Amino acid sequence: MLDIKWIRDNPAAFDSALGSRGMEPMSGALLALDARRREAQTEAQAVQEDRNRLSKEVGAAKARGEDAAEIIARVGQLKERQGELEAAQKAAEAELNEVLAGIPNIPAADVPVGEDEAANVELRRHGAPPAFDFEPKQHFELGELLGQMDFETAARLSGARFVLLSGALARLERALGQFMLDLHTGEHGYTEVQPPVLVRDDALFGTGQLPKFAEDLYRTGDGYWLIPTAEVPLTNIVAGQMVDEGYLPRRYTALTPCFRSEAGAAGKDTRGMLRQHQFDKVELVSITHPDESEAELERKTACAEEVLKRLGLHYRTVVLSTGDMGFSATKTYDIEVWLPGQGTYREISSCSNCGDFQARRMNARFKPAGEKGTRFVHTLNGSGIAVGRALIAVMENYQQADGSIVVPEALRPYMGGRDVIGAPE
RNA sequence: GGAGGGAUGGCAGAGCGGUAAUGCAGCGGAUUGCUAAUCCGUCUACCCGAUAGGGUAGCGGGGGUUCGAAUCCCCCUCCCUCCGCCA
Repeated sequence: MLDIKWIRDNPAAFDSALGSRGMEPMSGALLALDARRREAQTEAQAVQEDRNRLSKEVGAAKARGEDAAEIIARVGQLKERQGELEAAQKAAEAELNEVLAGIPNIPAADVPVGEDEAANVELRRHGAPPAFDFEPKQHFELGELLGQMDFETAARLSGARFVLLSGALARLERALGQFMLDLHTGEHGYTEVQPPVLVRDDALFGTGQLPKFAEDLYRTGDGYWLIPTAEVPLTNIVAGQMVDEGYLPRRYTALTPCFRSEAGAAGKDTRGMLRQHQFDKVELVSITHPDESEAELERKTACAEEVLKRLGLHYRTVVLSTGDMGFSATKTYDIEVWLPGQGTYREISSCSNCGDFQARRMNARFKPAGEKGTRFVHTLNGSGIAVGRALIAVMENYQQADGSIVVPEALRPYMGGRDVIGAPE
């Protein structure tokens, strides 16, 4: 949620930020609404002031044994007027909040301006694509060859966009998750969390999925939502809290299933397990002091990249353009891993600084030392990393001519020492 | 699912129709060789105001009664305890 006071003071910057996201200017309409709200409020408060004063006079008059009927009549008139003003104020405020809740965050000044992903800017690459002396296969070909990646059975159980892994591949998925959690908790200072994966409306409003993106989510019959990412429960840990400044930054990680309806992705990436309704992801969330969020984004991205480095995977890191960024972000880095079977880079992690946008929505604040009042914390999230996609990347990059898959060294301790999948036992 | 209890400022905790006690913590200031102690101030949000300052609201949320509601009434949400069911 944006700060209406900021919009009041910076209408031009606000409109140009909207423009960079491909939206029409809105400051005029918003400020008119804001003015309407404040006028009604100011007047209602003046009436209330009179009313309070008169009510005290009633008490005083009665204490002296005098008749207060006349004063009481005057209060009655004021009350009616106040009711009208308050109704006007509430209506304007509700409308203002509704509009504000649907406006995306302001991109940071150093984010490249552009319409879509074509304007994203590559920042760096790590490693190089592996060389093959045969035609590398895609992950689903490899998986089906191994007999351990079964889309048919999954479809029978659940329909399209589900998969059933078994045997060594199932274990590889588990190994990847454990490896990532151990890295982030053991070396990167994150606290491991096992959060609920069913949440209430408020939590999804806080991180920005609601009210605008309800169609991307699954909902249970009794009104819970399935999380599309652990960003939701992890960030909402501080919702409504006054956090201790000395306790910032707070860093949380969790390995959870994520559920997405993929409503807007009909026909996209239908083969294989690149885009599923359910997938595992290790999430990295940070709650920081406002002065530290920029540096924290760099740190977090490095934590995610470290996973790929240890797995020996080639990747590139890009900064998303204004037109490609998510709703709540001020700045986002995507990490794209090389998939030799597809011969292309695919997103495997997305790290964002949301500034105070989410904190405002969930009212997460701290009291700065030596300052009056309170401030909103900053929140960041990032995948560290998507486990299903990491599985794909390992399979395609570590495949051999016979269809077997070499287990990256970092994962072998988690695979019972095993070094190849598909080779004779 | 059944039966009770509860929700008040950062925390603890009173108030149960006359307009938010008190304690602790934090922060600011005063005082004092140092430390400590003591004293004073300090809740939050919003509105008006160039500043100084002034005002309004907030006792889980929303309605209602009343001149006046944290206190009374109605609806809702959440938390806790016990029973039942259950991984």
